[in-house]
Amino acid sequence: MEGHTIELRHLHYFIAVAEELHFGNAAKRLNISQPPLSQQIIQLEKEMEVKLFYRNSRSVELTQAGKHFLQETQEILAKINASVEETRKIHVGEAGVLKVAFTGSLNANLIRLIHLHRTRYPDIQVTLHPMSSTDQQKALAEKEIHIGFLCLPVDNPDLRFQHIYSSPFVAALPKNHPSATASGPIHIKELKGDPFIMAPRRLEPGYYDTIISICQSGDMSPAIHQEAEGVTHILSLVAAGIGVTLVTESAQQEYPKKGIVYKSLKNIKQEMDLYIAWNHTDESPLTKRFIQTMKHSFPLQEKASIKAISFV
Amino acid sequence: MEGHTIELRHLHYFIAVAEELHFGNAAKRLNISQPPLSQQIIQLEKEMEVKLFYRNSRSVELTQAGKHFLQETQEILAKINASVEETRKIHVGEAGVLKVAFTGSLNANLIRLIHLHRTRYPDIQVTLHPMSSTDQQKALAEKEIHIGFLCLPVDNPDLRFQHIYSSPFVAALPKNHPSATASGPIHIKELKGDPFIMAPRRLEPGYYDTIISICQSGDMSPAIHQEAEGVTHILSLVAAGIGVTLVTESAQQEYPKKGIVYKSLKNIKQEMDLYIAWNHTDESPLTKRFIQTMKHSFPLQEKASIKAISFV
DNA sequence: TAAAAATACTCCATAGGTATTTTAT
DNA sequence: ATAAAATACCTATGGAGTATTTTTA
Repeated sequence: MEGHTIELRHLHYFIAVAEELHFGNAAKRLNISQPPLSQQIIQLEKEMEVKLFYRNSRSVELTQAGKHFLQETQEILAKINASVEETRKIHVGEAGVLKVAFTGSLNANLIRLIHLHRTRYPDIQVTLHPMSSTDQQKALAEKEIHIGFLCLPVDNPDLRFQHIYSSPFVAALPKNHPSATASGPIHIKELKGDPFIMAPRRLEPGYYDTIISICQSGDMSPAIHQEAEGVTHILSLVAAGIGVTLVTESAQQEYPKKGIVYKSLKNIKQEMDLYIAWNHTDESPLTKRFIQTMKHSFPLQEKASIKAISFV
Repeated sequence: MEGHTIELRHLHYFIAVAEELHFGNAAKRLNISQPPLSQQIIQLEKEMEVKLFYRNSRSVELTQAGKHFLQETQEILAKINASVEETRKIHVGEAGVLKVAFTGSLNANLIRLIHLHRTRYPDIQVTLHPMSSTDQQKALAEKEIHIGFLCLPVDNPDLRFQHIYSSPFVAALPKNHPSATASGPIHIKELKGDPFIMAPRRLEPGYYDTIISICQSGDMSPAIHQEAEGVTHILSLVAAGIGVTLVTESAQQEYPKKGIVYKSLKNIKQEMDLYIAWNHTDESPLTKRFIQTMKHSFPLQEKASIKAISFV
């Protein structure tokens, strides 16, 4: 049972007296009268069992203990102010850790958006979490992340989406593949019979189904030979000559692997649509502020121009 | 005008609720009833303009801001407790900086006493200040130092003294002095005509006058040629062959200089009396505690045994 | 419907005000 | 003699208690 009847009032009053070394002046500064100030100081000294001032009717002086305590209380009050301020910033979403998930291709648009956000809110730390679209959907639902960057479809009534950009596909081939030496775009049919390396459908259904659809529009169905999680791993398998895959165009810049040749595809209209996703029941001001930044940023950028910026 | 109506009470209450996540249990822990606790938390949130808890009639949960504030408030309360504790220690003299002055010869007795004190009070830091007896007297009077270690006479009604030990004198001669090669003690008369190097009389009257008295008892009067402040400087001049001097026996151990030969003196009864001094109007508990340690230490050690210990 | 927080009110402890005394220079 | 802190006493704000209502899982 710690008899803590010391209050911040006592500390404020103590500092005033210690700095003024005059009860009358200190009282004036505190907008109270002198007697209650004397009372509170006496009470503080009694509570602490420490003599803080040498005082008589002519002079007020700090004891050694008082000098030390002045130093300490000034630090304490400063810390309290700073703590309240920081807490308030977190409350209004101007500070904290914003968790952003992404499917693996961290494209220029998202990076630009995050940079913009960090410029607006320097006290917000952004952490990036590579995660499949399906896992993002779960994480968003459970509010383990604030923002996702994923491929539809994702079925969850709480989630909201903002289309960021559409990316054409390119084929990723091992450098010794017959089509790898072709100049210019290739036809999807040229991959007939090649083992396809893909992410499991349960993790990236939109991505998976779009690739199937592309193959079908070329009158072929891909031979799924190997499933791997994450673009990096998929492309490593391609580089090792295990098979081929289709990836979004930005992979050319993002993963310029040695053993891989990227080839555009002839007569393919399907593109991969990428969305920013959030949980609209997420009350976190970090989420809300990011959505604000996004909405502020994207209405100005038409879909066409986004592409242009993204794939120069 | 910072509207600081936040009180430590609020922080204590907040911590209780944040740790229990249950207003009823927190109230029990605080020995108050639930309604005022709710009131105080609402008041705190209003004052801070921050929502600290998500709460309804079924569950209480910390917001992100609340989590941060919990961390901070725990640190703040810990700091306050530590500050009060340290301040109390300073008040009772169990912590702080004890300033001890000494004339230049830091003999074994004083060192042992300081060690004893530091063992008893590990939180007291001791600083040592070389200073002449006269300067110590002034510094003690003005309470700039707590403890002096000096030679009498010192004329100040506020000062009190405790005799620590008496030391015989020895002659300090340059190694090329005629008497330096003598085996055994020499006679003071042998220094007749040699320039004496001494501290100014105004700084060390007791020391000065005792040396004069020693010379007179050998029917000679010293030729004061050079005045220097501090034993180190005096002995440097001796080593340089500028002259001779008399010092307390302990200098042999403390300043075993290359160019100097120490010689005992025949038929000299005068000794140098060394005293611990303090200002009895000094209310500092640091001073009082040191006097305690000293009184605890010295009644047990007779004058003779002190000498024996000191000059083995 | 039941557990728990919020609200309504009442009370009294105490922070703060006014008047006065004490104290030290 | 006087400036300033301490003491005495009074007032009233608001913290805490009891009883009750509201809320949501």
